Amino acid sequence: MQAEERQKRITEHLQKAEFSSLEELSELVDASVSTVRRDLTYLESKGQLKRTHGGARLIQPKSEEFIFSERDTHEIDEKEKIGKTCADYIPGNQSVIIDAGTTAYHVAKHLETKSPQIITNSLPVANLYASNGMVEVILSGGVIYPRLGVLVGPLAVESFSRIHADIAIMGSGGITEEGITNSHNLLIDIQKEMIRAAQKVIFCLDHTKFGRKSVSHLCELDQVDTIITDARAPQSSLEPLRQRGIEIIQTD
Amino acid sequence: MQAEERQKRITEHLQKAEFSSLEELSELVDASVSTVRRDLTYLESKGQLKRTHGGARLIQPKSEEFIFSERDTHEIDEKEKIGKTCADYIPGNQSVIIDAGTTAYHVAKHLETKSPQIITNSLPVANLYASNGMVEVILSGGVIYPRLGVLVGPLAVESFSRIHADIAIMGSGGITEEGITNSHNLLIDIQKEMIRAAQKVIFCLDHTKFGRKSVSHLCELDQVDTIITDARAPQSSLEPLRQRGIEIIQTD
DNA sequence: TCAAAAACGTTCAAAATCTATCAAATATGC
DNA sequence: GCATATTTGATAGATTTTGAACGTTTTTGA
Repeated sequence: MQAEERQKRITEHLQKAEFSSLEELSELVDASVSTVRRDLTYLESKGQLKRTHGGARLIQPKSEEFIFSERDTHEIDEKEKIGKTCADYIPGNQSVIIDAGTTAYHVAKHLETKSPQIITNSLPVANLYASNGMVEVILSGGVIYPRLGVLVGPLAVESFSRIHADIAIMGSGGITEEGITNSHNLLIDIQKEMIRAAQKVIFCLDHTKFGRKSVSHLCELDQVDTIITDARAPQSSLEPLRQRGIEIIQTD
Repeated sequence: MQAEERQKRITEHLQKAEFSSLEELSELVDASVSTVRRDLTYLESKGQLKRTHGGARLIQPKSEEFIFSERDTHEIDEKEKIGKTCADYIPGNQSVIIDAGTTAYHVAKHLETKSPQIITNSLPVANLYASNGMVEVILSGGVIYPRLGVLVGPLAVESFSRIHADIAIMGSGGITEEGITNSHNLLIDIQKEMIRAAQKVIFCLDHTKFGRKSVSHLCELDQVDTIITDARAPQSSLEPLRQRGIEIIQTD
């Protein structure tokens, strides 16, 4: 059997089985475990699957769970600080749109004392205050995007198209002088409506986001009122933003 | 079995069981308790679950976090059985509206294998499958009714007014020959839309609901296709319903 | 309150798996 | 056809994972 055919069979088998051992795959493609090992290493480098001890695992294309667990574990201190700073900055008794994503989630965590009205499409944010009673939460409708707990689709877009709010707290994948970008196309339509609906737009961006471009364009810089970031954000990136009239707040 | 597969099975099992002992898990994944212990320690560090003495539980005991109502915490066994029976009764690949409330929640718990499309205004139900990927969940919008985790208000009503579904799985406070009644006025408008939207209407009612009248009128009996109840339901109440052409299914 | 029982964390050796390497087998180019 | 390059399967030593043992801590029930 050709190498390519072997690899094709392996990925196909994983699509069905989700997990598989070296033994099993070796038998399936009628090759030695050494060969299968090599195939798996190669396929992993191409992002087709994830090697595990003793075998391999399927990576679902939807498994963008990194936003809420993996990526979250990196800059967690910074995000926590940004969340606190942003929450402190927000006046009481406002209606606040909270974007889906880790950064905005950390803001939501600190909002309780401001007795806001929260409007969101994030299931984790909704769960934060679902049994609280002190904070009124409006959840947009939509289809649940698996593993992220974000509500997406036309129902979500429409929910935001019909409301107004004092503040929108947003996150994104990157910011350059050409505007703000984000990675998930599904989210962009919703985020655009959020920005439209809010009187004041606040972006929470940790220092890794500056100068970075993500897949899709979300909005121009003149739609942004305030950016909240951490101390490690490069001044060279911040200064041009200030000159455009954007308020910049840095954590200490 | 691979380590990751084991861990996935453990978390999946906990999603359903909410709590599980080491013994039980060890048997489930066919590994020693030592290994399961290690898995649990790891999964706890990732925030997937909470270790307890003797086992582990869900980090958010999803049904317990929301206090549905006091009387609902009784009859748990019956509701569990009704949930299983109802889930078994439903064909695969249907679009299913799930009412808010404990009884319908128990049905939702058993629906995974039917790969349904779930449409609901219940946050606990949404959380059940939020990280699943196998089950598509559409959540209506709305204001979160505190402590119940139910989405209510015009946004919720409107969400259901614009959709259609194969089946609606409903619960209520009481049923008499004069119709079905429920206690929460806020819910009734939504439930009416649910019933309208569905081709087939199934009510899950434990035996305490028969002959009982709640505050507000929800619907007439001729709008009901099927009733699923437990073995203790009084035959004297069931017979008139059968004569009206309603299908009655009892658990054993 | 106290003692028995259950469960916990730690440690350790065995088993399984990994990486690196190398010779044989196969394919490729001239 | 022959020399060379690539792929394959096997082996050896390092690494990781596993299951069991043991002393300690927590829970249970009288």
